[in-house]
Amino acid sequence: MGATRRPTIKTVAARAGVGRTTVSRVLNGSPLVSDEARAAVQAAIAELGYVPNSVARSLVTSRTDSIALVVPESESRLGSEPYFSAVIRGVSNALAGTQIQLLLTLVRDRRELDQLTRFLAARRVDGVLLVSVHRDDPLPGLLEELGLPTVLAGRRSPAESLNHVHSDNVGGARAAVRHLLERGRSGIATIAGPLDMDVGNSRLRGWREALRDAGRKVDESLVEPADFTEEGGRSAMRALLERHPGLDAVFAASDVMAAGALAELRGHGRRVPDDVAVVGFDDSIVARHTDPPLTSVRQPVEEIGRTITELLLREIEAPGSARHHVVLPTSLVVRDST
Amino acid sequence: MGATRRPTIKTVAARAGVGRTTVSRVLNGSPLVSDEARAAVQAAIAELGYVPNSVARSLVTSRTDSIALVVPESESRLGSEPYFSAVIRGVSNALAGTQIQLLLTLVRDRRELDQLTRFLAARRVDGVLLVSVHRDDPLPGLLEELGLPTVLAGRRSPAESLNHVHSDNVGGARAAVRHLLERGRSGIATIAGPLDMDVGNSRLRGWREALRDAGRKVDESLVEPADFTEEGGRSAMRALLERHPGLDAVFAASDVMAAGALAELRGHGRRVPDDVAVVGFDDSIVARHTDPPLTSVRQPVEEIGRTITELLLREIEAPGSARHHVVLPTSLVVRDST
DNA sequence: GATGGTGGTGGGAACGTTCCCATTCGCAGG
DNA sequence: CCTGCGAATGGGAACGTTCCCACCACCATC
Repeated sequence: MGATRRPTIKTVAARAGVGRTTVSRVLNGSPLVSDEARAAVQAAIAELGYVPNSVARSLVTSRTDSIALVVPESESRLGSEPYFSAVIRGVSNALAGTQIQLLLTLVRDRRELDQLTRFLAARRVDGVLLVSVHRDDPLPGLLEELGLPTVLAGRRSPAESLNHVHSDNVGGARAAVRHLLERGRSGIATIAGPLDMDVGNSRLRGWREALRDAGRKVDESLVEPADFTEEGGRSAMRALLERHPGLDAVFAASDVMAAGALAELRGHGRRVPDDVAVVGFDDSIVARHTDPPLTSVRQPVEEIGRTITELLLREIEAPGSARHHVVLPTSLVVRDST
Repeated sequence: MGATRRPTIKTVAARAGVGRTTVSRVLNGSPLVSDEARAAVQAAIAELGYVPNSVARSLVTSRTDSIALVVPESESRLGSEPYFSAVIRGVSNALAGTQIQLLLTLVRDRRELDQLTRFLAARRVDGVLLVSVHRDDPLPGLLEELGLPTVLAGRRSPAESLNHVHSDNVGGARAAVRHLLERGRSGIATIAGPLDMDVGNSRLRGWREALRDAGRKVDESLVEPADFTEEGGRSAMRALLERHPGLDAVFAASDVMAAGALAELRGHGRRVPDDVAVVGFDDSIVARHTDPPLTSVRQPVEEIGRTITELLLREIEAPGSARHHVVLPTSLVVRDST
């Protein structure tokens, strides 16, 4: 009882008593088919349980009907950051109506980068979504060279030449710091993100601008960059406390780093928010469960995922149509840490 | 300056002064090629920047070199549960050495299920990883019917017929409850997972067995199932407190539900762990940041991801080789909630 | 009644591989 | 000197589609 081989378009054509081409036309919804022919073909398809071979189709159309979501990140992050899950959800939502499949590629080291390069050069996807880009990331340049439709979540620098989408990091950070100022805080430090990423720089810039707008002097020794991890947030907090024992507020560029800061503050006997107020960024699940719950800047991560996907689909449909740059709004969610 | 079309195997053959087949042999590492021919081909490949067209290859080999990770889950979960991220990381790790690509498919509703069904029937992947299976999930049966290599993370029931991997849910739950008993607690309730999932049932069974082993009477009104969400954990806790105002311990089948329970307990003025001790399951990032930090059952989620992938690759290589069933160990991480 | 457009149709070629088979060459063995 | 064999090679066919083009029948138009 060997499994009979899958029916092809020829089998269907024979069964329906029409030519190969007519079957193809029915499959692709061409209007140039008589009603009888269409009915016969559809009946044959149903009887045979025919499913088109998309590989064969790809070969001739040179479309793969799939896109890649590339996450060039040391493995530590995908775990700790709800960010990626939310992006994935947004992407998947945007793809739901289409026939397009999502490939997920984690790039952790040089070897995986080379492998991805070959993969992209072979055009095994129609387009690429790139998430969490670093300033000197080789991938965006490569994609530009290959001429593969690409959209970034984030950007290499404010002068980004590729299509990209990001949230209003500067505005969000400003709102956070303004909120701390309104609460009467005067010694406001910041745990910045990695400075080789635009997110890191932009949120830091927001901190600076808010202070400047309020007529405060900007003391650069109140800045301590970290790597978006909890442990990084902890040691940044430690360094800040050493330099400025009298600080009374911290703006952390991510919730996870803020959580690390909270732990460190507790270790030093500082009460939050009484002695030190803390604001995070992301408004992730972590923010709701820290002790005390974190005031945080909400960014619409899922919407970022949806938007980059929509832009990419448009770019695939009409390549080189236009450079798109979308900025999504943030909002401040106030909880008990301020 | 129109982009010159990609070189094919024919171009390479001409350039190297050999036949198509010889190039193919070099590409596939056949030993039946002379050293000179091989060198000439490799030179030509390098000069032309030739990259094999994997779609054409797929057409003839009928292998796609990709597998799908299917997450049949209402969208609320992928976000809140670090579980999925960890699985993905494990899968990606196991795939790192291979040429195999990972497709991520979220199945949220009937329409997406139909779409996936067609996709799988078209054999657009070589195998499928299925995560978070419900008892009456149609997908496992479909996959069995299609004869597509499949491995489950979790199982439909203890009698699962497909290859599957899961952690020792019963043992983990037993350890949690035993720990509560050792702490001198006597009114131990449980917020169970969904009872249409084996994880839910197994963890509940562990709760029952631990009580029985200790010679306690098992009071079924101390059981309240929920849906693995925070809000679900909250209302389950509320129901339990109503029925048993005197309970002094809760075992929740997930950290997220435990976090909901903590919030509800706080609302009722109960102190944790003084009045009520709480244990979670997963040892996710959430457990470390709740107030107080959660005692939790750790399960090796990343390893689950790695293992299901390894099994799947083996199954693809040698179909029907054997039914595999792997159980991975859990361990208890004690923090301040007990 | 020739002309020409138009809706419907089907066969051939092409997409870029791999696999099967036939062919060539050199060399050992009788 | 013929035979046989294995290593190296290349051409044809096949994989299952889509697209181009040719064709036919029909009807409207001049």
